[in-house]
Amino acid sequence: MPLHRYRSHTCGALREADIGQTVRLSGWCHRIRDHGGVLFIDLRDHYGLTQVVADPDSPAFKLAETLRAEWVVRIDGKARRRPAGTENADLPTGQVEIYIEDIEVLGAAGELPMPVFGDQEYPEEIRLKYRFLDLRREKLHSNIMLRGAIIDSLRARMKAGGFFEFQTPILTASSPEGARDYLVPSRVHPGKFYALPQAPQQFKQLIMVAGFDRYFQIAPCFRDEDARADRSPGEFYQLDLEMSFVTQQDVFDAVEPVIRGVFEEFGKGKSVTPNFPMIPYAEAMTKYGSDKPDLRNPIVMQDVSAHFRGSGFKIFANILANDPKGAVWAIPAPKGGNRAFADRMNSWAQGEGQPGLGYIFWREGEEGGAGPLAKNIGPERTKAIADQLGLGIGDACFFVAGKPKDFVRFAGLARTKVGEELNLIAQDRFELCWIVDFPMYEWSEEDKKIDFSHNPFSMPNMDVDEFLALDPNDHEKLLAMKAIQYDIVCNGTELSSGAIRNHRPEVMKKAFAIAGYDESVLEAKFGGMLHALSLGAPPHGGIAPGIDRIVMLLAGEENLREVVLFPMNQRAEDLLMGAPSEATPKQLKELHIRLELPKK
RNA sequence: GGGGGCGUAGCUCAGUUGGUUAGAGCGCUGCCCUGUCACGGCAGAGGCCGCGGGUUCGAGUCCCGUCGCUCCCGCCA
Repeated sequence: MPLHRYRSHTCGALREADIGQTVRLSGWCHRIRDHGGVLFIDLRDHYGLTQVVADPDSPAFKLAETLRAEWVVRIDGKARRRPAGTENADLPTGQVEIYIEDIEVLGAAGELPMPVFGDQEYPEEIRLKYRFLDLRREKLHSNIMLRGAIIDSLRARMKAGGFFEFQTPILTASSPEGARDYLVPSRVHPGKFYALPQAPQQFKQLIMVAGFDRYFQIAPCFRDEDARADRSPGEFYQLDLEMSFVTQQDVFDAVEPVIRGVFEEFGKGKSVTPNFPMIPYAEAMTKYGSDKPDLRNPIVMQDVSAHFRGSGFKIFANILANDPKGAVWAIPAPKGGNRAFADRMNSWAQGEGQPGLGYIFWREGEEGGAGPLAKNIGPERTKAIADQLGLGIGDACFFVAGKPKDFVRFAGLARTKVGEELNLIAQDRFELCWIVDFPMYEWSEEDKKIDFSHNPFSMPNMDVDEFLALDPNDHEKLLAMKAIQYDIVCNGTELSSGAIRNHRPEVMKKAFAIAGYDESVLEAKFGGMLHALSLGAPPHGGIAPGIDRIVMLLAGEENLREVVLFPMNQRAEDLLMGAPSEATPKQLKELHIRLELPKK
């Protein structure tokens, strides 16, 4: 039987049982070792690596000597057993090699801007510009395959849970709240624009109003905001889902097994939280200084204001005396009880723009506590602090003071920093939790008014009649009320955000009125949705886990670019495709657009 | 928009207090090598030290500006 044009086997297929066969392989020259008299090539394709070998007796020897890294070649030859002692136990194909009888160059390669072989790190700019080379490399190649497998698994789990997959529009209308939109000019309607969806939020709610009951989608989302390591510029994917006739607990019961399931399936043996604890937002902020706490870090902060009120440490005592909202929080640092560590943390804090970081540490012979702060408040107060926090000899504690809302972000950073510095963060687990009871509203310092804390689609967690009767000027009550909104957090990364939606038009109008939005604004921006809700809308809710972040955690990566096929750089440019790019005058004319570029 | 880090050979990096002709590894070119799997050995080519200005007898090194990449803050329903 004639051989296939390109291959009889893949580069990962051959085993001892194939010895003696004439085979044909095609792939990339991964690594070439030329010994003069004998020449080895590791031939690589998607499936693996096979060693092919030539010596001067081979008719292809002369050609083999001209091959270079990353050339694509077809190799014909005989599969044979490697000589005793030269097997490679690290390769599945390591028992065999191909003796080359014929070579065809299918695609030559010039000098490479970055090698495919090895695990040397390269700058982002080169990696992104030559993404196709980077993707040949083992790590990235396997990350992308992992991504595909995770998405398959998510999809299968959702279908098994009775969810059905829908597609929603990409060209749609601008959304009233949230991030900056990507706009697409309309040719047919001069001066008007489509927006790319920041999430299929309104569509999935409309799907519920349309009676489909359980929706999901591997949904692309577009937001024109600046990037972070865990926030792709431009676009990202969510496992978007929505359910009708559900309470918060029903959503949790549907989603938690899916998330836990993929973490267990792809977590490479790392432990996964068996039941996600529910942590109220306010508790997360006071204990961990963050609404996305890393629960692998055992440090729990505590309020220790009482021990500093009227104490000899005037800075803290004055804060507490002069500001009714003032507080002192403690960040315990077990086993951190030495001056070098305390000083290092203090300089770190100064580098973060803080005046410093107060500390006490306890060491042998100084049971009363050491450090300037301990001296100022005296041994009794120092002991009381140690007792409250359960600290003793060998431990330390750091303190932040002021208004909690001003220092909480820094306190959370300090908690993380202490955990990292003292190696307290367990690396072998995925710690997941629900954050619940988010505030419905917050005070906008910029606009000097009450505004939605997260999004305007959430149902207030309050009796409807009571909510409708709320006084928009009762700021204290408004700022204290919660929305039925929740997040999933894993190892300090926010994985998803969801809510039971506000499906009652009168509640929606009231919610917007409280935030100072006139009913006409609501009608103009949100009219379609509002009408849908007034023509028989079921109670519904959902959530949208971020797929890129899930894959990032499961791949053990710290940057989303490592799990996205063709990512953009931090300035939202695609260096490979050259996007964004200028439009031609003809295109602009058709779109009725005249450019007014910033002066340079 | 703001702050930190980085920018030296195709790539990864070193480069002392400012002082001769700017170095190493990988890659590339040539030669040698019959069992390697990060093969080995010899020789060679390859530099606007991001760019512009300044200080100096002399700048990769110090100062100012600027550009690029990145991390963070702002921003992110």
